[in-house]
Amino acid sequence: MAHSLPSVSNHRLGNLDEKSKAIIVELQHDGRKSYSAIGKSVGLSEAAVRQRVSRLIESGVMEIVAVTDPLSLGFARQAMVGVKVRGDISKVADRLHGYDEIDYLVVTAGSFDLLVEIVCESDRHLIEFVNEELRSIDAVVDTELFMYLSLEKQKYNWGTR
Amino acid sequence: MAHSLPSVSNHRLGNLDEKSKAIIVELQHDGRKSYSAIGKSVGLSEAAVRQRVSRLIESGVMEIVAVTDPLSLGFARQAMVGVKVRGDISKVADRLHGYDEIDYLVVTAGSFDLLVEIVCESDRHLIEFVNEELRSIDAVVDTELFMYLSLEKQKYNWGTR
DNA sequence: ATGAGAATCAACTGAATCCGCACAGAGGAC
DNA sequence: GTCCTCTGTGCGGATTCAGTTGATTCTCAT
Repeated sequence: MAHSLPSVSNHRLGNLDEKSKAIIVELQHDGRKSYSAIGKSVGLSEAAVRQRVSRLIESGVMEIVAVTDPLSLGFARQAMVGVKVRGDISKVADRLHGYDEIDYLVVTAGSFDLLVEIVCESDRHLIEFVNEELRSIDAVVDTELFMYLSLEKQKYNWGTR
Repeated sequence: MAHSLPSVSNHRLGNLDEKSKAIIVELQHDGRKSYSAIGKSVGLSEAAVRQRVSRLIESGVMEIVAVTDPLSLGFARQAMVGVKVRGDISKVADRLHGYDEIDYLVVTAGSFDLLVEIVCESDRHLIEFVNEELRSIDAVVDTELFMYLSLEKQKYNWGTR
């Protein structure tokens, strides 16, 4: 499962004051908390909270969604794939964007150029995807598969600094 | 009308029938969508949707939260750490649960035993954490660091199967 | 300093939503 | 058959949402 929002190049950012951060912290714990309840605890009116939340979502700072357990939804297999690329990494990343099986994609420094998290219905589905989609890309020199055995921890309420 | 359908259409996977899956799909796109709006689109009353959502959250199938961009909140560095362990992997996993810096922790099969995603405020913070916390654990034989350069893709609305 | 313009907030109101509860029907166990 | 549980529905009243308005603050160039 994905871990954080893509760092959109935030043109107008750094403008997160304490109030907005406090609002975010509340919503990191309960995404359906009412605006007025948030307002009371951070010291703003309901309308002000609503406006700020709307702006935070609009600008890509946060997103309020249902995060689900893949197993419960019928996705039996998950894995991380380390990918080594020859040439332009961004081109490969762009190409991988389109795949439904990929829910998390990050460019890294280290012995892999890309880390790709995939969600599949079955072993067959997973193996087929890795072999026929990932490894068939010319620029992909090597891949290494890390099958998930147990998802131990996953949190979104990392607060603010 | 809720059930009564003859056979295959009420296909159950685990505990989730088609109605609950439809509810989940809606909330994967907008975690604050109103119960009555969801009810209209999936064919249930508002109260029934409310009850199901409550049950889904209670049972750990999903969670409705604000997912945030770490950069906007002052976390400048993210990385994945591959960890090789000697002995009981679960013990190490349990120990790692407590760290605030770790937002994602999974047991894997492959050349790493654990994959650990960490979120830090700075390079110093990150390096200190890896050296003094992760690598200082006896059972940790080896670690490999993959610094994040660019978070390319991140999705939560993978639907259901 | 001062004024224009933008941004943000509080207050207000009707409409929509949430929430708790009582009741009904289906299915299972005995 | 009865009893029990689970789930859905309907219906109130309380709460919240959404949109507008006017006041206040902030910025910045004059």
